[in-house]
Amino acid sequence: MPSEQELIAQRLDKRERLLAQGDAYPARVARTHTTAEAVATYEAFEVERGGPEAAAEAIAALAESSDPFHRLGVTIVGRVTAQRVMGKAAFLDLRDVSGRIQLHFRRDALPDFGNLDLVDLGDFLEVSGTLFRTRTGEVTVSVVSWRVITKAVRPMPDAYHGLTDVETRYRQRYLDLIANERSREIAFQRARIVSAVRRFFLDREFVEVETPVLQEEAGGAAARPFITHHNELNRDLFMRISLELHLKRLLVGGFEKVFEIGRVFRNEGVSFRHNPEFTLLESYEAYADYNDVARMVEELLASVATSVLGTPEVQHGDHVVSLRAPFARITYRDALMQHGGIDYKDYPTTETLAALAQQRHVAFAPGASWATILDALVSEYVEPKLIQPTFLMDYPTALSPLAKKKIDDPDTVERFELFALGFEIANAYSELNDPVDQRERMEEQARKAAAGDEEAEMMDVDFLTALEHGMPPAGGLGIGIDRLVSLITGEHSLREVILFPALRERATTDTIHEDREPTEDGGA
RNA sequence: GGGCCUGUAGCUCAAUUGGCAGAGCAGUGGGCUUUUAACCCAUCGGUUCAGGGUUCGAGUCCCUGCGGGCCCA
Repeated sequence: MPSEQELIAQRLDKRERLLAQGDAYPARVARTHTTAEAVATYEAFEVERGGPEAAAEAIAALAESSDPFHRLGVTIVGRVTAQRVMGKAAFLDLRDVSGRIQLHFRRDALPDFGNLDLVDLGDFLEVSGTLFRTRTGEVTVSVVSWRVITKAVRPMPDAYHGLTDVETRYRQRYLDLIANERSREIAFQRARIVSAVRRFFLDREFVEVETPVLQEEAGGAAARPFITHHNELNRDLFMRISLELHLKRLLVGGFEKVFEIGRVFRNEGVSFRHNPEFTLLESYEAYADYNDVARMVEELLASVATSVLGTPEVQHGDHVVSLRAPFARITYRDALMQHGGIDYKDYPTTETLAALAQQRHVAFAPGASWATILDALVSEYVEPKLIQPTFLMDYPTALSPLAKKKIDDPDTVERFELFALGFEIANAYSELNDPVDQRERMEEQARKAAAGDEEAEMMDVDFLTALEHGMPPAGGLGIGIDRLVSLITGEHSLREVILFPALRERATTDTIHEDREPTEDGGA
């Protein structure tokens, strides 16, 4: 009978029996210690008493007095992750966010010992008791009183084998987090990385802002947007694909250092290296150029990795990636010459470049622009070679409609991308602030869009108006936070560093709708 | 978009050339007062992803679809 439905029915029955005795879902608990604090408390007591044996003797000697263990008394809460029951005694493992502690229940000390029958793996308990160390050396709570504070009615994944089914790990991430230590680590590391990035910018007196997700034009990057609809305005809006154009408006408005960490949305493929929504950091600093930005990025990555990992070196399979400054720098053109033997200036037209790509068997979409084909060549020959962090400097103007041209070479812009492990990590420019040049380049993008290029950038007239009011020279930066987390944690797949990655639709997980109980409508 | 792999109990995994769908954990009942992957005895549990086909007989072979993974673009 223990099909999944039967396992659930058994637990629902236990829930009812607990509710008949009181509450199985109290709103308040009285935690005094996390599990880690409780263990530390006992270890400190041992040090104070001169060792584990002396501590145990002290406890034994005091056992008859009225309030023997006030210093060792704890109330802890957490989830039951293991049960070892032996008739008249039981050991349970309780886990909270700080760690794990063992509980010892004794029938002769607990009138409600029998209620342990109603406890399953996955339930949450509140227990009060005193700390001691078992014969086998584990700090343990000798339970004086306890209660269920949440009854779980579905079975947990296997406590020992964990949860390995990748699909379940992604679709029901909470189970992955319960079962797999590594998944918890990654999630917390990600949080530390984002905090460290934010602190880095705040320490440098950047101002953090929030700009619109819903936009009339989705600009600032070459990507297909999601389209949504505003009913009241009766018009379609775009989900943002970058943060760039609004942050630059703030430079026009007088901000000098500004940044945003925000979700952007790109209507593209779903894979281990692409998620349709991802977290982007962008920063803009007036009176800085892309060389200043490059130096800042070196400091940023080294300091974030060091604060999270304790070292700027990250193990990735066979590679050790060193995020110690300075990073290698090579120009885009030199890199393609060095790794592909191609000087793109020898192929100035779409036709000649397309012929070359075909001859080299480098695929590109039919009707692709010169810039797109060039990018395909760089993706093929250069990017996979860039394992250690490397700045690829000075991009072709045609690829970079928002970057400032080099003064002595209008075909090239002051732009770099940072690569590591063959991944693009960062993208930065000396920002284009000449409104006439910017308008011409946007018009060029508009022509490509009209010709069918779905990734051409949209014309943003309001942004151009802002630029015409004057934007100071500035260095701008974009960093894909998910890829940065992937780089620093050593995880290859973005799906490991995104808690809830996008997946194809699947039949929804059924919830419990038994007519065994009338539903009670809770007001919000 | 292409290639390869994959889907079996709540979880982790078996199942010989096509021959009665199994084990461990979890659950249930019993025993056990310092265990820790607790242990011992007993026991329950299956739309083998879905649909079709071949066959006396399909988890296994074939086709289609769905989900997932890896590699390539």
